[in-house]
Order: sequence, then C-alpha cells, then structure tokens
Amino acid sequence: MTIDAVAKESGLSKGGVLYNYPTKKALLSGLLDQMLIEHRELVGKVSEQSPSQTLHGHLMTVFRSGNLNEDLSMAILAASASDPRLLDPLRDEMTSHLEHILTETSDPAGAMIAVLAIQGMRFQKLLDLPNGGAALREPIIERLRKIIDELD
Amino acid sequence: MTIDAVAKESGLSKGGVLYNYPTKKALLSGLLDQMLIEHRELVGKVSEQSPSQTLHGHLMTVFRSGNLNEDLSMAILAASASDPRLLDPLRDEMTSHLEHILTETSDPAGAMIAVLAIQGMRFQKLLDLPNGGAALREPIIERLRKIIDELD
DNA sequence: GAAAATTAACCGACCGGACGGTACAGCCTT
DNA sequence: AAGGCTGTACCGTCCGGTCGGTTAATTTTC
Repeated sequence: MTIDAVAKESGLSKGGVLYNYPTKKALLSGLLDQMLIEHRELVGKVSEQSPSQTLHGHLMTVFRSGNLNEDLSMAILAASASDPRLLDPLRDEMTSHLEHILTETSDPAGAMIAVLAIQGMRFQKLLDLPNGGAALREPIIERLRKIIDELD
Repeated sequence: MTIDAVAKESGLSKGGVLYNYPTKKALLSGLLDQMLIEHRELVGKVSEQSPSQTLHGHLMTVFRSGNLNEDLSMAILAASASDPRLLDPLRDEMTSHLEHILTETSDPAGAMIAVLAIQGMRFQKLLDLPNGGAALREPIIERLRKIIDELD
C-alpha cells in the first residue's frame, strides 16, 4: 500500500499523513498497533482469563473479523518481508498470550496445537487457502471447542 | 525482491533472467513452481498414500524446511499482496491434497484440524512467531502424530 | 482587547532514487 | 549459423520523502 492510498482513504492529504507518521515504516507500525488494540478488545483481558477462555476468544475473532482488515493485514505482511521488525509488536502480544496460556493449562502440548490450528485458520482466511468446504466449517469449530475445553 | 537480486543470486545477468522469464510475475510464478516441485518430492505421492501418511509427510517437511528458502517464501507472500493470483498454483496443490485427505479419512474434522495446525506451524516458522519454547517442540510433534494416526 | 507573533495541523507540487522492462551489440557453446 | 546468455545503457513509472506554503487556533505583546 502506498502513502497516497492511505491518505485518500483517511481523507487526509499525503502531507497530512506524513505529518502524523514521519515515515512509511512508522505509518505501518501505527496501523498495526491500531489493529492490535482492536483485536485486544475482541479477545478480552487475557490476564484475567483461563486458557480455554482466552482461546475461545481467539477462535471467535477469527470468524468475527470481517474482511475489512484483510487488505491491511496483507500490506503489513508484505512490508514485513523487507522489514521483519515491523511484526515485533505482534510477536510481543502473542508471546505474552502464549506464556499465559501455557503456564495456566494442564496440557501445554494440547494448548499449543489449539493455538497452531487457530493460527492456521487465520492464514487460511487471509490468503484464501482451501478450507475443506462450508460443510466442514461448523464441525471443525465444534471439535476445536471440545479440544480447548479440555485444556484448563 | 528485485530482478537484479535474483540475477545476482542465480549467477545470471539481469538480461539472462529476463530472457528466461519475460516479466517479474512470470519469474515469481516460476520460483513458486520450483518450490512446489521440491515440496512435492519431500511429501511423496499423495494419491498413493493414506491421509495419515500424507499428513506425516507434511509434518516432517515443516521441520526440514531448512531446505526451502524462507526469504523466497516471504518474497512470494509479499508479491501476492498485490497480485493474489500468484498463489493459485499453491492453492491448487493444497486443494488436491486436502480433497484426497478428506475423502479418505474417517474423521474429516479431525483431519482438518491437523492440517490447520501444520499450516500454523509453517507460518510460525516463516514469520518467526513465538513457538512456546524448545522444550515443547517434541511433545507437540508427538501429540500431532497421535492425532494424525487416528485419522485413517 | 486588538494587533501581532507563534504554533499546530495540514496541503500538494516537486524531487530523486529504485526498479521493471527494453534495446542492442557482442560472446560462447553447440 | 543459431540459440542462449552477458553487459551496458537507457527509459518510464512509481513512490517515499521534502519543502515551501496556507489556514486556523492560541499565545504574546502593547
């Protein structure tokens, strides 16, 4: 994504955007921060939740998050190819979530598999990878729920 | 990455690269094809395998992917942000694998979760996302193996 | 309290470098 | 001779970033 495109979409001029974010890196970083804040609200306060509650939150957000953010996600993903540190805030967030989940659960390996499956679903959606068909959607969610419920 | 970079890395000149691949799109597409071929060799012939055999193959390739170039994967991922159809060959490959797995297994939902977890691991590695620590590595693989073995 | 000065927020024309692609004159192997 | 490649030079476009305004608010000065 170009700065011009962001400017147009935000109703500002290019100069205005660059006034608020001095470089494009800063701009993308800011947009990622915004996404993380929104995501945090959807998942809830992890520190007050059991692993299963947190994972249920993550599972739901995969389906609730409309296609609004997908272009932005792809843009950030693309940018991270040339600047890996751009994803550091995301990594930090994930690390703390993961740490919390793994210390609270009775089955770390099982929890990790649930985390990985949810991660897989995120990228499946983002990249429009094959998903096994709509008929499998509910059974998969149901099964994942069952796995998650056994983790506390 | 740039055509110049590919030329330098491949030992060809820029002219030589553009002689073989007339456009950059064609170049990236060709590189993806090459990766898919290598990957196919690692996984084995899906059509002759049971779902669990195929999934074991996929699981192993995730860890052997030192062979597969991560920078190239990121470059293709980045390029797919502006040209989603670039990933079509990958999607086709995955679709046929998935179809084969789902029609042969006795537990489609379970198989799908295994597929998703493996996919999650791929991106975890590719993007250097948190993985729960080295101590969890083996237990996770072991658990995934167990899940996969129950799918036939 | 009006005029003047300063600051904040923003605009948009412009610049320069990067990069995809072209053109073409050779060179080397078959 | 021909196909495959090298090397160089070049073109056009795209895009990040700069910079000199402009406008409105806020503060300072008299």
